[in-house]
Amino acid sequence: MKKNSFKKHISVDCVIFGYDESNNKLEVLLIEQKEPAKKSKNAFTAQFALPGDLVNEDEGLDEAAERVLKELTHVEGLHLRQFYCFGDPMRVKQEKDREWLNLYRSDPDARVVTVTYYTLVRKEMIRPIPGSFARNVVWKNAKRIPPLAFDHNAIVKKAGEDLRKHLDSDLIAKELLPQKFTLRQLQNLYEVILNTNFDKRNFIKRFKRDEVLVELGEKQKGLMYKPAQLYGFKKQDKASA
Amino acid sequence: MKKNSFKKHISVDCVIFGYDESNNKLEVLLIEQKEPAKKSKNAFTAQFALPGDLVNEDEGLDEAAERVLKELTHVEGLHLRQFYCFGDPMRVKQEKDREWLNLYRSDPDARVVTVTYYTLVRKEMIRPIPGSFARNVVWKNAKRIPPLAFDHNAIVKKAGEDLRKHLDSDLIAKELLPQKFTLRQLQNLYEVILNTNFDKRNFIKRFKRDEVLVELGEKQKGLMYKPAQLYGFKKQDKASA
DNA sequence: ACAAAAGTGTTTTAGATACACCCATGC
DNA sequence: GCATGGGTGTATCTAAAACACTTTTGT
Repeated sequence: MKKNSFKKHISVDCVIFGYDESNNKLEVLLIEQKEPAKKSKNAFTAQFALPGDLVNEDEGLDEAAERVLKELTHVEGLHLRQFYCFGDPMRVKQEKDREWLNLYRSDPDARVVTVTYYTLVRKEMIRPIPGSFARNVVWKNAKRIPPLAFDHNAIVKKAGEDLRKHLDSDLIAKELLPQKFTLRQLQNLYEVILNTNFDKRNFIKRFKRDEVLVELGEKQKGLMYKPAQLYGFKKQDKASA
Repeated sequence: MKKNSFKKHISVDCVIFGYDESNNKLEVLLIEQKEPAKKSKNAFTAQFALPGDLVNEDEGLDEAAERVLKELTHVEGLHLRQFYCFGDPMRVKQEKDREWLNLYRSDPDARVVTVTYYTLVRKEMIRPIPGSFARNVVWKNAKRIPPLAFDHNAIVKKAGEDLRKHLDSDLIAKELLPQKFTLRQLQNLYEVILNTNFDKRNFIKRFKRDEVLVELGEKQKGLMYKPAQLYGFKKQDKASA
């Protein structure tokens, strides 16, 4: 009875939403699967996939997700949110995924259940570096995700739904704006995530009422139009309902 | 490389909320662990635990949860909702759980990640039957859960939070009322789950506005006070946002 | 006639939405 | 002085909350 048969069966996958402020796009970080060093008989057709990895025997799930994130982005301390566990017995048995499994898994036939997380980052804060499985790292518009390996399209879809559902309550926006930001920046962010447009007067009322913003008394500089007031988030204590 | 090393590592656990209409209590179904047939040296101290089981090699997660539920309650077709995956490497390594693991697990030291589900049933609809691991099956008030095996207390807690969060949107209440019910029954249900009191006029307005109820034109009979109108839920189509 | 729970409407408050003009800056 | 986005207030609508009395039945 092999002790660490564990390691073959549980993985984590991370849906990393990157906010590109300059053109107000929400993107998802994908890796492009690496082809084998020596070419095999069958042409290896690289697919895009979510960053993820098998969970180590002595490693917590959250911990594993953080590790994957850190290896890829060299960013730590981001709020990762577990949102679902995908465990269809067939999820790693599709023909399209055979080759990659044969190349990179010690037991390519093993059933794998994956626990999924999402997080949000400012795109320009990270310079992702392809890890061992990845040839390349790419950002793709969250609205136009290409076909992915395994069941990763379903994972991305569910991550988006969960993100939209929890955006307000989690105040995730903090992670996605610079320390000092304008109201317009805040609004742009919400608009792209929720895929709507708000009236700016109404939009701001919420934040004013909830008293989560602090006016910093500084203004933007060097613009060719009227500079905006800069705001920050109030520090808030942990206490909650 | 043993093929079905899978089976040791993933389990499902079910938090089955039972609604006891007669005294308006919300309870949780627990099993009492079975002691070994022949007494071992160390006294076996039975604990309460959530119903759950290892997931079979060829079995989906939802499917496994349904199996557990069915074996225990002989009820099928209930809406089970996956709400979290618990995977702390130490979650099955506590001393208190050693004995039971030794008795019932082929590999008692294996790390196990558990995928958790909750569901709601009318208590009187089911007559739970202890399965192979269980000596007994008991209902415990959801507000006063005794110490449980493994990390099951944390699981129950999270299930409750998730239930309260999703009660409205999922219209879970359907499962918990008889086909024909009074407005008071509906309100009692919501009150016990959300642990609040509503004004009955305001409470009803929501349902009237959303048009989810149908007045059946029948009344209760044989009461010693004014009989109430009976209602049913409108059938609703799958279409949604 | 009494006990018990059903049934019913209006007022107030708060949050959400709709809407349009002037302002500060760099060029 | 013009182009660009910043900044601001009011009116309306809708949802939520507060609140009390009359009705129907069995005994």
